[in-house]
Amino acid sequence: MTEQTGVSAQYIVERVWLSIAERRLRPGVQLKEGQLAAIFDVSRARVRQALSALERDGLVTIIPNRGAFVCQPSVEEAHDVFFVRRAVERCIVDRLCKSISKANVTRLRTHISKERTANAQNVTTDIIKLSGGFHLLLAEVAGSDFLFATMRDLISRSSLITAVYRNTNRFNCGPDEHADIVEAIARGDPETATKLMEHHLEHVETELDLSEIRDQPHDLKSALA
Amino acid sequence: MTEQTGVSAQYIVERVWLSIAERRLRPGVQLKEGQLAAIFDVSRARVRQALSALERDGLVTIIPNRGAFVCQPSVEEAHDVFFVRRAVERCIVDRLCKSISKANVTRLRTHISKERTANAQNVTTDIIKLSGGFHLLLAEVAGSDFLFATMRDLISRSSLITAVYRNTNRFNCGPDEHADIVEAIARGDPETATKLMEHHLEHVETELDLSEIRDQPHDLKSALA
DNA sequence: GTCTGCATAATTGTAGACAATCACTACTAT
DNA sequence: ATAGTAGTGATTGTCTACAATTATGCAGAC
Repeated sequence: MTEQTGVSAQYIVERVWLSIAERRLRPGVQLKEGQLAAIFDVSRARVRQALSALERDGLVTIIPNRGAFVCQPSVEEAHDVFFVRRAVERCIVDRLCKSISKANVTRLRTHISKERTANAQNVTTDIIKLSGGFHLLLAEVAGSDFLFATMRDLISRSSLITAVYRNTNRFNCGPDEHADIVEAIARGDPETATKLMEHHLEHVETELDLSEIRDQPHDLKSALA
Repeated sequence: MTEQTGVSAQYIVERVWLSIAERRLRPGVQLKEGQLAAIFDVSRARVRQALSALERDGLVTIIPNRGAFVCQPSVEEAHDVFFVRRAVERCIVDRLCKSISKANVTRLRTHISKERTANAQNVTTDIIKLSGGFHLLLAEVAGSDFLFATMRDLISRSSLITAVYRNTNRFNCGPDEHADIVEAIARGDPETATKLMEHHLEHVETELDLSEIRDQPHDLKSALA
């Protein structure tokens, strides 16, 4: 080996994902292979793997012979992502009400306490990761790897949509509504739980400003810092 | 360029996909890069792209430093795929009942007539493609690219599950049940339409033999012929 | 006879070099 | 002045060679 490889493709994916979620990378920005390879000190081949994975997650669009660009999800797509989320997560919650172990209820409650801590301390990175992580955790305790992977995909796209369209600085996917859902699940109340989940997702969606798109490309290096 | 490239990565993906759906490639079979490169007369790099795409679609599993293998979806995963399909497709049908254009109704009816033709002539390849294609078409007329991509993923996994677990030689996702759903949509009857779709998916799922797994690796070249 | 260790063969992973394509600029002709 | 065009630089796409890892077969000891 001529030189020690810098980082894994997965690391690059997470780093870019976070930069997009935190709005340091704006939609439309081109992610040039050579640039990323230099920043992370890896070969272009590995950057290509990472970009391919990011495309799969719906965070970047790869145009042949042009390059990879941070996605600009349309308003229609944004609505459809939440459409699918409502459909799937309502069923997940319903299933959990009928069969959830005490250990898993504890896991959910523990997660929410972490969310509260992050919100209290106002650590943006943690807030973003944990608020999405709650929905992921629901999928994890509800079913197989497939359900988890499906939700992972949906959450990833939701993050991008939130980054593009949210108009406040606060993240609206807060721990309070999550807590209510968990308690409804804990006492096995599917009607309330599914209704709460639907309201929660509608709430998140309606707080977005789905009318304008703002995009001004800026410096890549500083955004990934 | 030293030599004319043989085929695109997409072509390899479709070819392998069909081989899996037609049960010529059984779960557990290793798809060696060199072997595929020789069969399709392309470089290993392109084979790698195809295998990566197949992994994304849930048809093969890539184990680092080991290789790519045709997936053996677990019974639990099989149930969860249909769980998500029920959740999503019910909502799609519901949405279509409330807003579908006459042109799209015609497209659906045309598709069903194609299905009937394929069934009458008993062309296995067409039957497989068209029966999945119906559900894809529903997603296409219902929403954005995202909805279509989501259903594409689900159909792809369903094909693998059907290939692994179906115990009859006939494909149970037949045109008759599809036709009933379309007619319910055409007259704007969400109650009937959603119920028919749920029954249809339950029907497909219950006809599978979700108790045993059969897998005996065999020759790769002949399976792709 | 079975298990262990080693050498060999086969397969996957990675990087770098080269080819093809695209964007941009400057120049020319109308 | 403007539209079209050739040239140049930059970026992506692909292939091939090499490194690392894993599987396989064989010899030897218990």
